[in-house]
Amino acid sequence: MLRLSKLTDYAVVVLIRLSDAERASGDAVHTAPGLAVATGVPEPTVAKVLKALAGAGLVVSQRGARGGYRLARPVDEVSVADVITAIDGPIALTACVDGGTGSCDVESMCAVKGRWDLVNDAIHAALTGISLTDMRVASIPLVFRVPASLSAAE
Amino acid sequence: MLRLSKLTDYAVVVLIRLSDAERASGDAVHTAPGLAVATGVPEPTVAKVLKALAGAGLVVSQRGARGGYRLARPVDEVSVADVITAIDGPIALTACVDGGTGSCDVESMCAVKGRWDLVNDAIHAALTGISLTDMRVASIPLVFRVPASLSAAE
DNA sequence: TCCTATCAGGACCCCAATAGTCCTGTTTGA
DNA sequence: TCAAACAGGACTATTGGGGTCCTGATAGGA
Repeated sequence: MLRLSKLTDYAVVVLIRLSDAERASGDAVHTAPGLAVATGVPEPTVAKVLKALAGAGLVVSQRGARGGYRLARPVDEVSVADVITAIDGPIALTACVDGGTGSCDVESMCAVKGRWDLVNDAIHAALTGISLTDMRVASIPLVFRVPASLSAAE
Repeated sequence: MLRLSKLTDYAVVVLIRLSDAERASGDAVHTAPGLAVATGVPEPTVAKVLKALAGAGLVVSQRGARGGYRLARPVDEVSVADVITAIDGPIALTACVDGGTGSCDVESMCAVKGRWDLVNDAIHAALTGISLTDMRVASIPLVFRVPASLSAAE
């Protein structure tokens, strides 16, 4: 279904939560267990997400006691495309787009060879244009957010 | 990786091939095995793809001896979004967007609840704007993409 | 009218990628 | 020196997709 991995979803949640926590507490560093509790996502999973985000440079890690994670840059400067790339790797809808030419065994008679990049570029542009700030539902308090009624769209 | 299923890729190939075949032969009905040979995609897989396309109304099936499939409407009126919807179901990046509200167990504290639809709409718009005609590589000679000997086998 | 070849439709199974967990090592502050 | 917290890896279970097979239906021919 053109699925996005759940890890990416979690990553967005964690990043926004991290942003809110920094503003609320003034404390720049927050731990993985703390974020896990705040978001409701299992702690090992949060740790895994944060590791990936740290590797991509979206967050900065501080090791040792009193360590934790902090945002590398404001959330409004982070696009959805950045998060997806950090968690899932480069955005590529089909193996044809990113992979080598040898990966597709029907390549020689593939009528659309080289054209998925058109679709790919369109999606990439769409995702780059949306920042994490856009993803945040600003009017509602973070914790215990009201579910249901919001999902009716489309 | 924001992966598109291979079936969708095959579907685009098959649809374009079907369009070419109809114009070339004048015969409106083409069989699944014939299209499989023409595209290089395994026959059962082509059959599966065609079934899904028929269910979505993109192609029309003709059962019985001398049966087969034909396009329900010209390929330039079919968007990539149509094909993806036919094969993979409704375009929904996350379970939050399409599914029921009960599917997400951290729903109550999900900071981005109801906002993936924004991303979803952007992608849907991008995909709707691309037709199968756009996906076709016009510059490559037909004979190279569709070997004459294979085409005659239908 | 019946038989048979042919093709669509549906069911099924296997594999691979992903999600999630756990363990050990390293680092740093108290 | 101890404890807290991240880093990195391996490991396992599960979901979904890819592919195959079988059954039912249809049309043409005898």
